Amino acid sequence: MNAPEIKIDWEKYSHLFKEMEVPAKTILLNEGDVSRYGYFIKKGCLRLWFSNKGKDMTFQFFFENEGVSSVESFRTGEPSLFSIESIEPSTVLKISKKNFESIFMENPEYREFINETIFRRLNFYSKLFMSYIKNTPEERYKELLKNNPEIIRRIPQHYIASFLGITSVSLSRIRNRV
Amino acid sequence: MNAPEIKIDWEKYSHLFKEMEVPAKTILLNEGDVSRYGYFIKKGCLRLWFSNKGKDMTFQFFFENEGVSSVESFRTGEPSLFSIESIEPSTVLKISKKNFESIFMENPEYREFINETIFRRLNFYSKLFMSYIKNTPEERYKELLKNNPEIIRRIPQHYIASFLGITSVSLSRIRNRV
DNA sequence: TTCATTTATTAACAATTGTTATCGTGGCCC
DNA sequence: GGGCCACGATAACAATTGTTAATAAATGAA
Repeated sequence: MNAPEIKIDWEKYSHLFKEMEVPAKTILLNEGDVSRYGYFIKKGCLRLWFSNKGKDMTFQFFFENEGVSSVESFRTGEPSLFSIESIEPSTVLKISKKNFESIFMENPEYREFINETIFRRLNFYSKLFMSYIKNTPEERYKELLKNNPEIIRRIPQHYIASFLGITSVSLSRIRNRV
Repeated sequence: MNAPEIKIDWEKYSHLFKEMEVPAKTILLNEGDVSRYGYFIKKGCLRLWFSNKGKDMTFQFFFENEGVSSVESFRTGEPSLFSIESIEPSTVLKISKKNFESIFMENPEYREFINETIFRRLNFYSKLFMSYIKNTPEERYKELLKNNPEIIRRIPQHYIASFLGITSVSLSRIRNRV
């Protein structure tokens, strides 16, 4: 999560980003569509989710100062496996794929920054996976409480439940006995 | 999993790899140690696992023609979060970090190959995570049967059980009712 | 404010999994 | 071959989770 941070002067490219105000529950990218934009959260929070047997499955949350995209779709041009949606009313900076790529054409150290980001995300998911096979839902909830209290504080419980791989009923019971 | 494959002529660098014969159940990297070597499987299979409350938690399997390392440890020099161990008697090609890096110094397109690999692995873990929150253990087992029959065929069941996030007793019951 | 919708809690019952222990088989090393 | 150990199946019981439904509280829009 905390690799040697590469400092990037995004200000220099602020003209390539477009600021957007989005209400709560606004879809920024639809599951099945091709991702053509990347987002940076100035204020608010977003979630990644996909539909499974008619149910919302949320599998990641993003807050202020984080970049969000459907990495694979943005990169390969294939349909996204999930949707990107705002939870709170949010302010995001939007950048087109073309402009995004132009930054890296000009500037190799920005490319290195992306590699860093990908490594960190790989690390994030592999640790998440490891925590799933070693911990019970209750233990994962306690882990969240300890390491990501912001998620508990700002995110509706039924989203957290699916992130933990359980039903909202079960999460409610867990909270009751913790 | 199947992005546009970059062709790499590893033969050219075969002198930097050292061939090793390893018996079954041989540790190639110990959890907590710093990874100084990368491995390529010529024959056999390996697993990644970590210890949790005295129990073996296996979270990935590798077979012929796959590269294996503790990515994060190899990259950052921090202790590995898991062990690398052979399951079957195996033949592996071993390369030191120094030699590995020298290939990329000489050759930028090899670096691109690594980025590809990291992207694919990110994709692998994120899909795995998604399958965990959307499927029951039984569904995940059926998915394995369908998409990775080799795992079912070659890997001892108690390793598969922990990979599925359940006990070997529960896996035995699932197999009984499928 | 009012009303509809979303969100969270609780209950009851079914289904699944965890835990512990026992047993049988097969492989492997001496 | 003999003996040890790894592996898998099964049983019994406890604990947890899923499912469905009803209810209450909070939120948001008109």
